[in-house]
Amino acid sequence: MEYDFKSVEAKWQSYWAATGQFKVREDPSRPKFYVLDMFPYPSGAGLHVGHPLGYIASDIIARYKRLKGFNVLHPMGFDAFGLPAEQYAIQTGQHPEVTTERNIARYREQLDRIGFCYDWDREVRTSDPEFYKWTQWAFLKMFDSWYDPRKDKACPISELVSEIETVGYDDVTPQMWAAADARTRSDILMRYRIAYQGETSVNWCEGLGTVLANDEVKDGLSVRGGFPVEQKKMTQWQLRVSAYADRLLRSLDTLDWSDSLKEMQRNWIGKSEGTEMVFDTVCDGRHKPVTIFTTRADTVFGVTFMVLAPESELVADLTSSGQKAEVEEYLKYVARKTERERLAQTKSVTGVFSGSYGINPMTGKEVPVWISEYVLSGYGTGAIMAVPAHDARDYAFARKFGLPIVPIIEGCDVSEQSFDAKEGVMCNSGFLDGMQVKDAIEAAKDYVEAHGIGHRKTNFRLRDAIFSRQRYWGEPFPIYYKDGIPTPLPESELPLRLPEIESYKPSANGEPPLARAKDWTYEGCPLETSTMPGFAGSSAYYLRYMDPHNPDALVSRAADEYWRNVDLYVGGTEHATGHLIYSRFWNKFLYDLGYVCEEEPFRKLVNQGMIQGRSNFVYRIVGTNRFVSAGLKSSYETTEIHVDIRLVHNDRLDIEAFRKWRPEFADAEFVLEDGEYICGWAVEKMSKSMYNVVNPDEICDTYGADTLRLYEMFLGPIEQSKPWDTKGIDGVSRFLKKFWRLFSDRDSAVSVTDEKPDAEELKILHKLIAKEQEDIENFSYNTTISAFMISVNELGARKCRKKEILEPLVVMLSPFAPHMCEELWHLLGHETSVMDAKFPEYVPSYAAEDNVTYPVQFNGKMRFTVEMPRSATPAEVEAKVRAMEQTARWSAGKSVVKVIVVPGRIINIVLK
RNA sequence: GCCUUGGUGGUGGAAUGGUAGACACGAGGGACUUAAAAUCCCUUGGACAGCAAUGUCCGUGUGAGUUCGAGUCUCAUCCGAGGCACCA
Repeated sequence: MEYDFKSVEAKWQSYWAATGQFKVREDPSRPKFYVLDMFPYPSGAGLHVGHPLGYIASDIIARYKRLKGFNVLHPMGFDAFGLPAEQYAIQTGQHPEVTTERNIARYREQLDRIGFCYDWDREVRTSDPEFYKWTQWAFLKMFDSWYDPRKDKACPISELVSEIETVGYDDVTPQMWAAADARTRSDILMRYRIAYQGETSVNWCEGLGTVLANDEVKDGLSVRGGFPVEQKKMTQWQLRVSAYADRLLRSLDTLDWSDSLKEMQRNWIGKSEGTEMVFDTVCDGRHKPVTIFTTRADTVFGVTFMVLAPESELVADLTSSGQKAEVEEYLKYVARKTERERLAQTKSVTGVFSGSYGINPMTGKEVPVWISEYVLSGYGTGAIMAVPAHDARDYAFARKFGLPIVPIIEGCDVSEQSFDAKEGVMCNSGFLDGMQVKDAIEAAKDYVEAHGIGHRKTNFRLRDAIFSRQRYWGEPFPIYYKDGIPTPLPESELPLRLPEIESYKPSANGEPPLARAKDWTYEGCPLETSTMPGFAGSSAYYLRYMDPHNPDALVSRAADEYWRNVDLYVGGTEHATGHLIYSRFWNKFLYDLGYVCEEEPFRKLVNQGMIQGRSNFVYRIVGTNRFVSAGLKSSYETTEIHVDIRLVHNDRLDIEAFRKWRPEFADAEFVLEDGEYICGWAVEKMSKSMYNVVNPDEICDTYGADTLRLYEMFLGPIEQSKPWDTKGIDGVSRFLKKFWRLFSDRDSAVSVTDEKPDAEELKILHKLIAKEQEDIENFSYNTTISAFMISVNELGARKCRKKEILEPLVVMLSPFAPHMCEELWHLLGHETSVMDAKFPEYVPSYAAEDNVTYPVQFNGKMRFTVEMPRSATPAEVEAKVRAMEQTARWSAGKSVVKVIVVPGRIINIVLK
């Protein structure tokens, strides 16, 4: 009987749902395995075939681990707050919640068709008040904590307060504190809180009407929407992620993530160890110390000028009256530029002389102080010492403004470009002369510290995360303003629900949409009107899955101690510097406060590649309605037009369907090749506008969910990006049919025998067990599927119908093709689900080769191997080795004196 | 510019330092069929020799090196992908 995937898939999907097959609960008697997908943002377009790639991979692992006896947590949910729903709301007035609900329902339907074994009872949605209660709760905890550098962890802010009250902390004395009013005290503590409010230069996106985090901006444009972004000073809620920079960096080493991803995070954190040095400056006769940061303290004798960032507070103090007008002109010019323009012009050098002079602390020489946008206010101290001979940026600046260039490394040529390498012998550098650069760096640091000029300092590129968004569709802050002072809501008031408003636009005076809400107050005081950003809800969702319905805690201690952290996390690299940093930060914070027992959230991470679309084109001859086949288009002047890939099969256009596609093509004419119209193609992002989106439902309709699953895995390594191309899908579809036919003949669905398998059949089975076990651990599914294909062909050729061989095959294939295997499992007479079966035990001796591989040594050193039948006698092996032609060739000029065949299966050849 | 990757047939891709190209697609040929679909079988990196079984040589971006042996290790170089980019 032929396999009827439609009825079988529907049957088992409803069976799984009805019997609660996928429900999971804590079970201390079994080892746990937590496998997680990055939950999707439910967009209006629905799923395309690229989305399930990672989901299928993790589903296979989940099912495999379950067969191996693990208690598997494999949940799914939705990252439901986000911009598209809100923008749709602004256009249509439709509440984002309604749109989101609808999109989720659609996603759910599509996911269910593929047969994932998610425990939907554990579903989370970030926009659900019962979920975002815990996002708000974590925020309150962060507001109520500070980072104690001596303990190197977050601690309750009350500890800081009592320290200030008794002995003082930093520059805050007990006397100051005692004298301070509520406002001042609040301001002081804001400098330490993990979640704090502060003025900072932010990425302001006018097009979206909101600020954005660094990872939400790319090339000066917003990642969502592609609107230009500019720098603006604003007071915003922020998370002190920078306090965790060093820990985030250090514990990367403990994670089983890809090197490239770890490297991305390392670069993003950007640790650099250098020196802070104080330069005295003189401006119109007034002295002011200026601290600079450098990683090249050794080059201090080559300093010929200093540069301040235009946004630096020092600019005002260091501008001489004579240069005032010019400096102001320059500051205006810089402020006008958007981030994008600034990026586009990185090669152009701009700047202005401030009129003041700095004094080199080593040489006592005076150097001019300049102002230039190439120095960033947010990094280091916003001021640098410039060494044009040994820094490319300083060099370009010096050349442009005619400043002196003084080399301090022997023999380097700085006539064309700077010499940036950290190598060579120092010169023109006083006490450093004659040293190697590497030694000189240390010597200079020691000198600086010994003479009180400065001290060693480590800087990080990682900035605090801007946490406010001037949007509606996000978590409200549990903060109100009592006498203008930001005050946390009591925990008992959580969740603070998003209020209903009439319009989702910003209010007329530019305030966020929440300012429109009626009674947006707490005890008569106004509530915060910003909402939290997208990454807030996704930062701890993996913890909520462990205990999703707990009303009293984000996660109970018991559930947390059982599930601990995610054993395997599958998702795209696009989250490398966003979600994956924030989550690690968030988790470490909760760890510091003792709410979770693991310091890192995701033990192993696998990045699935993207599936791109494969677009097809037709070529219209300019000014006509004639279309020319791709191979002939060079002889005409043509316009390239995207054509819906559904009208194209193997790059051949279905001309009739094309004519019906759009009215303007109804009477189109064609210039054909060999009677066919061949379309051009290109690999592009999957998108509606390019008519190249493939919907998984379509594949499920024509081939079935099992084929879709198998095919996506067969496409190649999961980590690789590749275009979607259905060319090979018939192959896996055929394989499934063959697999089915192993069990079924013309008349009956299943006919297997109880005959005992022979050695050859056992070998086929056990080789496959070994292969699957090894491959699944390495995420090498495509080769597992190949191995299945070979085994099925071999068994088919032998007409093997033996239950003892075929039944384990069903279990082994079930992670890949769950529907078919469930059906077969039941037809084989089992009452329970195939998911409750045990993965077959591997017996090495069954799989052993008939041939033995002998390592061959020359004079004791391992050289090569010889294969011989297991039954071969030592004499036969020796004869074989002697007879091997290559041996003679390798030992040209030498002769084989003796061949020793050791019983331990090692061959040693003695040469002379 | 810096960091991380990768480069293998017509295509997707296999290969613990040990027979390169598994498996699949596509293509060509054949069987079954009134026919089609489905299914099955054979050929399929290149060149050369042979009636043939088969054999020989060349082949993993390029050039060196280590090794008895390199797609795999080392160095250089070219090209592609991703990330970072005035971070001092």
